[in-house]
Amino acid sequence: MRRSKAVTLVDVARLAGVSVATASKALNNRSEVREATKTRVHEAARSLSFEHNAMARSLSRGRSGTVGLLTSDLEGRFSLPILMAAEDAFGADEISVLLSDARGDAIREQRHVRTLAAKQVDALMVVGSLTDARRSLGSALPFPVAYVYTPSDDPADFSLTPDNVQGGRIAAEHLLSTGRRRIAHVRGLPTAQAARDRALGIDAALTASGVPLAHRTDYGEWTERWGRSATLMLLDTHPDIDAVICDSDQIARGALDALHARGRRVPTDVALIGFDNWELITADTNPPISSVDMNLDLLGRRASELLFAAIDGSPLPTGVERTDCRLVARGTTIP
Amino acid sequence: MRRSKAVTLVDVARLAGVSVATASKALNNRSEVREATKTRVHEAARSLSFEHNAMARSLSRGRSGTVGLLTSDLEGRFSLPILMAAEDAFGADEISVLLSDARGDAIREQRHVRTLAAKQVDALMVVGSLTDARRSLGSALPFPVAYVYTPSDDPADFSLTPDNVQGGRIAAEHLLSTGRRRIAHVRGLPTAQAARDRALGIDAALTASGVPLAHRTDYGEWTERWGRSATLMLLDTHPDIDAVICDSDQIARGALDALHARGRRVPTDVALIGFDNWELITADTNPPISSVDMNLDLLGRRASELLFAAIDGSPLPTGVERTDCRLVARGTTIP
DNA sequence: CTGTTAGCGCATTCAG
DNA sequence: CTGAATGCGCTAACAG
Repeated sequence: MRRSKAVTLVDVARLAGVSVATASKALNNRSEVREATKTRVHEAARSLSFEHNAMARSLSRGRSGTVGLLTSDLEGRFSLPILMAAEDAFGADEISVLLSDARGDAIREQRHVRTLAAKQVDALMVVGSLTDARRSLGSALPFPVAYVYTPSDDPADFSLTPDNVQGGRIAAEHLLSTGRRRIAHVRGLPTAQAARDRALGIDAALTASGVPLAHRTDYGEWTERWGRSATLMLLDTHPDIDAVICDSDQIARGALDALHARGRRVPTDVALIGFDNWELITADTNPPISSVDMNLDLLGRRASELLFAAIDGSPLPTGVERTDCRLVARGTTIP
Repeated sequence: MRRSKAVTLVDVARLAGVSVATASKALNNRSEVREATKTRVHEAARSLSFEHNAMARSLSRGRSGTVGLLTSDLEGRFSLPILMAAEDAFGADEISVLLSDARGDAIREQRHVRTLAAKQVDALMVVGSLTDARRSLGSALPFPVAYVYTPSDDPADFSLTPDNVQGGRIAAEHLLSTGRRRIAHVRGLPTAQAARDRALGIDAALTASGVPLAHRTDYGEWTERWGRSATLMLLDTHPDIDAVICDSDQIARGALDALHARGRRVPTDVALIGFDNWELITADTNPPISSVDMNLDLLGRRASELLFAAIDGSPLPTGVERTDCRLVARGTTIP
């Protein structure tokens, strides 16, 4: 019935001349084993290149050493940095990541959650690509759950999301501090929470400085195309603006094209700032685009640490925790 | 010692009034169980909302229902589509994906492989971001391994990679078929296998048509900046070119900028085609950029299917299998 | 068709 | 400090 010739604890114990029990303790570095036998066992294990069978170990320990990572869209640019940070953070603690992409489908998501539960994940991280709240998975899950980027709508859950109000504020403050006074805001989809929050932050900063907002687009989209057309219109209706805040780097890139097309010098005549700090978009333009970074890697790392602690017993916080954004100044705002 | 109140097969069996063995068979839909008891067991399971413990099941079955996905750079744009396709394909077969990102570090990769082995993955998919061959993980692994995108240097391994020679050929053929005769090739990094293969394909197509290549850059990079500067130089030295093949969409995007800056109409005066079909880059320009798609999703799906079959016993092929690229014609080559 | 009996590989009492 | 015994939850023979 022995399926494979994989070396097991029995083999190690035999070679070391001890019982499996002792071998187990030795390999787990338990204190109640004499140093001498401990090294003997370790050597035996090494010479057989023994590797613990994680399934068996988990079964008896009641812990799988695995966390689930449930994402709604891997394609998007938000899940990935979070996922990477999490994989990194957990990896350091010898925890593996079980990845599931629900493709934005609730049915599929439910199925995945059940599978993850069956696989006995020790914790679950739910990552979305919008900062609008999502339906909670419920509190009946037998492991801690953290909602990252996209918060849960249940205040009893723990959510971790960027503070876009603060993000909007630092964008505006940066422009104000570099002397801009005619600031326009080209929005992303206005129904999106991120766009609304940033508008709030921008308004707060401007109000605090007694500077009125020059213009805000009524409508918005997250595309470069929209950034281009919106900025062209903006330059027609408000030719005197000296700064534009765009709700994403893609929008900002379109805006930059438009500014150039209209002969505005950037940043001399008009400053420009985006959101996301997506290097692919911002770094290779002329000049490179300043942007607000949502610190997604930090988000992922913090979520991982809290989940790790939760696995170890210290309960997860409750409610929504917001993390600061960070301004990355580049050529479109500073010469 | 019972750690949690999780419902087990024992509970289900008791409620259904059968033995655990029968309950197990019933839930696994084995034929040697009477229909009546089968449904009775199923009902019991449902009413207790029983969920199999995957660890226990795997331990006794000798299969974990999990495959490892080892990537060297998640950030890049090549791993992700493959990963998504794999996650998708395996998901349909109730197999979960254990994700590990080695960050291009060989030491870390070794550690991850050991961890995955300890977790008893049923198969492993190794994904890279270059088509240059990589060192094999060796043939001693106790599960089937597929190298995807980046092939292994050991012909005994199974590798699946895009056919960039064919990709180069269809790019050139497309331009020829639309009447172009002065075709230039702006390369990516010339030491990269992908760039070399495409050059071969382009040359083959042109030779077959008796059309000489107008120019090929000596040097190359995978950046937009390079596309811009290379194309500007190209227009100076070869003002009469009527088509440009770029080794990536980013390069092509830079090239498009340069063409516009020099007042060339695209595609009327000069046609343009890139590689990768990265919608983010190609879809939103004016006009949208034609591109060669490497069918990465297909690559991921096929690898998954073969691995799945390998788990079921039919051995993996050996050597390198190349999959066709596909031309996506957009505004830069057809009006 | 159903139940009994053995493990899967390891960690953990609890005696020695 | 060490080892024999027990169980984690489930599946796989093998008898009935």
